[in-house]
Amino acid sequence: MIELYLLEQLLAFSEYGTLSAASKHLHISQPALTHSMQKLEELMEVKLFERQKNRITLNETGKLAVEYGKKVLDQEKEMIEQIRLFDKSSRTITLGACAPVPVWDMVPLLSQIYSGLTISSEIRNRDEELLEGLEKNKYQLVILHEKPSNGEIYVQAYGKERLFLSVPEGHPLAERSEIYLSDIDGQNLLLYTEIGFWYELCRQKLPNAHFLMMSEHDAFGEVAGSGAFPSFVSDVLMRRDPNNSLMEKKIIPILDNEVNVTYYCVCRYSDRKKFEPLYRRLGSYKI
Amino acid sequence: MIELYLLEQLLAFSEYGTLSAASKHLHISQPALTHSMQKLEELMEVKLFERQKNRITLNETGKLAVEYGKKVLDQEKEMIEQIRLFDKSSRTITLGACAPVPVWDMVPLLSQIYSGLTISSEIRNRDEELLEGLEKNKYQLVILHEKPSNGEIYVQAYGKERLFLSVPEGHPLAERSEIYLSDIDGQNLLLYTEIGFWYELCRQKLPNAHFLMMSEHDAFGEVAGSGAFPSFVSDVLMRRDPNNSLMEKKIIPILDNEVNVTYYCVCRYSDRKKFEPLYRRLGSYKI
DNA sequence: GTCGATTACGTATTACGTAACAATT
DNA sequence: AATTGTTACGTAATACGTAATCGAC
Repeated sequence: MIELYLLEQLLAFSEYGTLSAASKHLHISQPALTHSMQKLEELMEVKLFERQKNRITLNETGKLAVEYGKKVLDQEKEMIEQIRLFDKSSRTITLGACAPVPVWDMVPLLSQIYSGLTISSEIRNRDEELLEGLEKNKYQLVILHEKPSNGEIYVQAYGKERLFLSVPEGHPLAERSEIYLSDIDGQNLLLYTEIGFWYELCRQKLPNAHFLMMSEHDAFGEVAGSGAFPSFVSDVLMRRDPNNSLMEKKIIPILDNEVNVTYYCVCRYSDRKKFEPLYRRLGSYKI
Repeated sequence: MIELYLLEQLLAFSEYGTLSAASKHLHISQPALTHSMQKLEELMEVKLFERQKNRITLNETGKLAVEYGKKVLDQEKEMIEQIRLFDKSSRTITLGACAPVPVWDMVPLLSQIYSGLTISSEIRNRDEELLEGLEKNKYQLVILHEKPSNGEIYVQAYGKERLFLSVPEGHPLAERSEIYLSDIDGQNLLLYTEIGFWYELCRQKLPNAHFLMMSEHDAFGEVAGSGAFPSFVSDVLMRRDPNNSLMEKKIIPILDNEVNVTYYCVCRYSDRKKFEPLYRRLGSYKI
């Protein structure tokens, strides 16, 4: 049997070209590498190197061994990763979401239904990244803003959100009764960080706007920014927090279709039984 | 990094159910296995076992680790096998053939064209097995009796062979001027061993015949068998060896289509340049 | 002189064995 | 009593380091 440390050393030699360079990166001595490569050839029962007096290079067989060695080591890494993920997933539910609002809904709900498990969540900008994470066991559950089609997954729409423009009184835009995003391209706009796909949407529809990024509980941001610049707010936020400072501002409907989103709760098809209690609750859920 | 001997020991435990049984099959002591499994959990940073006082079993994570461990070890075996095959193929050409006649043609031809390389050959009964061996680098060259379609291969027809029945003078069948194989089903028939697909053909078309198997240079066979029983001979054999003992027998054409075969010389498409000299010679070849 | 590879030899890690023990059947 | 797993401790294999040598640039 050929142990993996020998393959790792072979790959290092292949990468750095000489035994001495590879040995430095492996933090072992040069003679140790010489011995390892001799042992590798011995175990393979095959010549892997061409040796000149003070030069050693891979022959064709050696190059093939490097290719296969990469595969084997990759699979070992994959194994460890998957086993750790599986172990973690038996103790935690990791939620990936495209926006903050679904996280605020789901985390308490999950904590309640799966009271023995730890709930962790993160927000990503792109649905594709979330689906990839779902496939690779990084997430057990993801919230998307576009209905996915492919894959062995289980999907359920569970709520909507709509974006509005929030303009300070006295601002030139404050008199508008409705607006297109293109109308405010080029302006200074206040934006929260960690808003997932909304950020992508803003970048796409407002390529020339200047965004003042503000982390959610940034007191400075609230004081310095919110008085002067237009920002965004959603129907869900207003309903939940009706008497906040936003009330002193003008709320202007946005006419672009894209600001009207439906959220989809997605799990792997094989997990559908595990999440059946959740989906049942979501069925009667209205954001 | 998790070394492979740990995975091998995990698989042995999974297979034999207890540490002590596994340790016997691994030819190591029981405490050694205990330590290895503890080390494995340590390296994975994950619990793989449920431990009672004198009982240890895999938990769900452990079962997953077994699955992944199998994959990794299989790939390591595959790596060694492929590297050894590649090394061998740089020094030898291994021919797989469906019948003996093409071997007699090809081996001298290959020796002549590829004079630095060792030529080895073997005969297999089924074309599929030969194609599989070609794909898996077991053979660099195969001779088939049916034109293959699928795969990344390079094919050239190079010769034909036709089978006749050879009947001793005085045998009841000796007066026939032509015959179907079905006419001789149930008879005693003399057959050489190592005749590849011809044997499959006989078994299929003559399910009730009794075959007296005779290895090629079996003097006893020549004496005891050839005088009494019908056997087979081909046009190629008769042309090459016109004045042998077969001349004292009656040669009867067989009317079944299947006794008329064309041989196809096949290599991997990626090897077509290597075998171009061979294919050029085969182009003008007549068996 | 510097750099790279190999050989020789010593050292330190570690995988494994032996012995003893605890718990279950 | 026989079997199974763990702990403690010693041993032996081996991966690695240091020093020395040889060749190439």
